[in-house]
Amino acid sequence: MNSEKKIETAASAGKRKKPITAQDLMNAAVKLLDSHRSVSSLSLREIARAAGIAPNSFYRHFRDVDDLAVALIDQAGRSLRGVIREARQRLSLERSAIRTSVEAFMEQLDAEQKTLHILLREMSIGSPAFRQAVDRELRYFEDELCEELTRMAKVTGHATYEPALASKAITRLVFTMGAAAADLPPEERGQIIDETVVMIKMIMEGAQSLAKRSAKK
Amino acid sequence: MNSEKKIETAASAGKRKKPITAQDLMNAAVKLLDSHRSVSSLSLREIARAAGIAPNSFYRHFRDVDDLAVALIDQAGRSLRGVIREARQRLSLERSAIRTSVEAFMEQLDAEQKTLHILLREMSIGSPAFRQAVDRELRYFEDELCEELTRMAKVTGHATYEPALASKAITRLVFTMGAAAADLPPEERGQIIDETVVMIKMIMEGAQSLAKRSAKK
DNA sequence: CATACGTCAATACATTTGTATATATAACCG
DNA sequence: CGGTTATATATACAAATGTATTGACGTATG
Repeated sequence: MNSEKKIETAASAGKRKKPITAQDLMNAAVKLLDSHRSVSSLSLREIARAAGIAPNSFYRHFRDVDDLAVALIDQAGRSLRGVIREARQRLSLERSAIRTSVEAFMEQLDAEQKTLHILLREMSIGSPAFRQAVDRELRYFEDELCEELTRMAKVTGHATYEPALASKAITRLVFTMGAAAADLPPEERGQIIDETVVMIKMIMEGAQSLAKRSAKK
Repeated sequence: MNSEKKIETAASAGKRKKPITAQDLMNAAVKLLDSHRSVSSLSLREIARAAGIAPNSFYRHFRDVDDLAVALIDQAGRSLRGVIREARQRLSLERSAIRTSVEAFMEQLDAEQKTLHILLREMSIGSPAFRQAVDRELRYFEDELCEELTRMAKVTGHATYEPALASKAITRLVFTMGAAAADLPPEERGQIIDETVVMIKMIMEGAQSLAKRSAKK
């Protein structure tokens, strides 16, 4: 009548000295994610197993798997904002602003691999808290971009039609393309970058053109 | 020692006359999807329960839950192509082509509700077969749009810079915005439509402007 | 030193899951 | 009629899951 005999002895053997941190658990969870699994499809036990702790110890760090997921999103968001800031600095130094920014984004996608993938892939799925967290990060991105656009307008004299909307369009596009690039062999990512750059140029060119037109009228 | 006593007696009682169709199962699955559940998170038993059949009967119709999911995507795609065709007809009659098309898209989103949501939400998740199916539908959309763009170019004289890329940008944007609209109260969708329309105009304006510029050079 | 606390493992249990096996019933065809 | 085939069911079981309970062990605090 009893189940669960004596299996499930943790990653045992190795005498655990250091207490496991929440970050350890998050890393373990990330390692379990391949291109066709969502965070919320991971089971508590699975994550605990990967982290080498007993299932119940999970509760010491997170209330839920969803709770952990939100923490992951926050982390991804922080890394993302780092990308933006870096891209921004390059922006003021070099001329080909768009390309270098997109490249920075995709590079980070490569480096921080999974963490950022999560944000990209799970934008649309998961618990409300989850989605909310992603949305927050997206808006950060948009706002910074918008600010940058209006700043550039003053410098170059090219006004932008509806900077907030243009920013939103660009942001969504970059993220969508990023998500597409995320599960593509690295050698094909160059093309995605090229495409994205052209798309952004279209939007900016269009926004500036519309600005002139509506100013003339 | 036995488990599973006598529960799980189907939706029993009602004497089943008609055999259950694959479509019935698909509908049952769709009914189970709310805004924060992915198709692949549904269990076989759950779907069977909702359809009122025994768990094993599921196998008569689909090999997998994923198999069913692909069927759902196909269905959503077919409905989507209907939207495009309809939008296309309006396109030749009215002037505000973009707006009416976007409205048609969002309308269909409202009508066929869940089915289309699935396609929108699960673009990025699920088994490879799943994703492939979505990609196929997306490409249909892109191709038709691209065709339409070049056709319009000849009529209006406004050439488009890289019609394929512009189509891709517009498609991704419409889908992304559609996904955002999908889990929003209906009264806020009008704004999403407005935003999407402006975004598309930016892209088209930009693509045309770039076309002129590269022609001049 | 004692005692409380934070961190973890072990055991247990009720549920749920996917699927194997066997069976019943209707329809169809010779 | 008898036999085959498609459809659906019931029963069963091993595996996995979330969580409750209990206690071990170290560290810090009184």
